Amino acid sequence: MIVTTPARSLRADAARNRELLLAAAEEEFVERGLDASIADIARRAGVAKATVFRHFATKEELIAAIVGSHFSALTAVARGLLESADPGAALLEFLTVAADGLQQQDLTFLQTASEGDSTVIALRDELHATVDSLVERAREAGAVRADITGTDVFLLICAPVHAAGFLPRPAPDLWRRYLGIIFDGLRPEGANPLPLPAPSWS
Amino acid sequence: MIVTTPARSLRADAARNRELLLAAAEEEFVERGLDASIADIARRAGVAKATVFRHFATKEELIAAIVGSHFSALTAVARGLLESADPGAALLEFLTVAADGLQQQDLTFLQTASEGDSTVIALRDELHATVDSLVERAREAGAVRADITGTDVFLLICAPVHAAGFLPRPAPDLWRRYLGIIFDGLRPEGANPLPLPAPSWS
DNA sequence: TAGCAAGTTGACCGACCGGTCATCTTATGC
DNA sequence: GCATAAGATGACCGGTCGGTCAACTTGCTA
Repeated sequence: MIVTTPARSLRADAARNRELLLAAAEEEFVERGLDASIADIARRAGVAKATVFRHFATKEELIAAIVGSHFSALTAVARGLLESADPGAALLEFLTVAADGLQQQDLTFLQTASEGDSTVIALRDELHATVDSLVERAREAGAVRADITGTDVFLLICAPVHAAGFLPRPAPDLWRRYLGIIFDGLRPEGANPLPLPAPSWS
Repeated sequence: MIVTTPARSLRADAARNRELLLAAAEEEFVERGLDASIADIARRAGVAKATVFRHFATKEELIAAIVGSHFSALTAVARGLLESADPGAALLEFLTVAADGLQQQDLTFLQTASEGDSTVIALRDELHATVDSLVERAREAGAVRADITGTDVFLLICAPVHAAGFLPRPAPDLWRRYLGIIFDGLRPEGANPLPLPAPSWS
């Protein structure tokens, strides 16, 4: 799932441990948020703590690696959708994929990681620019209001996930409902609103 | 600003320190999030660390006191708006006040505090019920879609603030823009959309 | 104004954190 | 199969955290 370009031909065990570490860190950060400890991540990956620091000099660097891979994956999705024949549907599709990927993710995670690390900032800006194009096409097609910008959409991506996450035990697809509501808010008047999924929380 | 019912006639200095502590804690949590330390809070209030623990047995208890006061303040606002002649405008007004109060607030703050402490849960449920009534009136007045529930609105309150907070240096009223977008998503088709504030971020 | 309970304080505790280092292990090129 | 450099490891460090405690100070009351 996590695709990273290895800096320079790693030894076989090192390469394996690096992947193990990234996977374990991802899970641990999802479960515990930004406060997940390096020791726990190492334990989950089945390696010693010092091994983590051999691969990632600081905790921030580890976080940046994960966040960066998320950003570039989303950029790839957005790029693909730029070819779509229906720009409005393409935008909705992108929002759905993005929100789905963000699910359960501690969002302050992405936030703090986006500041400071220049590589991550570059990847984020690349994603931002691609979303801009996606929104522009949707706007030209009349699928969103004229005054909606790419930044608006970029910022609103996580809103539905966050809203749904506020419930102690939210239905697993509640975020789709809120994504629908927000997407409707982006549409020009007169356009057909989405049929919302039923409110299925308990 | 913070109104709490003192358990039993505190000594004058103790009562003063308690208020100083609550104010300092509020500021510190806003600035540093959930990770703000008791020592920093004590320093800000001008008292020793041990004094904090005399007033609040644990950090969680201090957090619960703050969050609880926020919830009850919002409930009071919502109750007042139940008397309003225009249910749709009343709902929008409530959302605006709630989002404004949430601004700069670390939202995981409210989230984690809402779990575990029974007093806070009770206050939250009370707010939830009041918002339910507010939404029901708006729905009957045709100001929101028929399928929108109080829970929907309750959960979506923080979405605009969160979205705006994602930017490194957001314009101070960017959240109003996103509140407008989301509110539009709640409205039945045919109703007039809000004129959105201009996207004034830099 | 004297006595005392209520309140305050700084020193202290154990746990845990991110990060380091000297030493041991192992994959790999010859 | 061996030399060696890349990698792994556990013990360890300084710092910070939430929380405790015995000793001290202060507001209240009779």
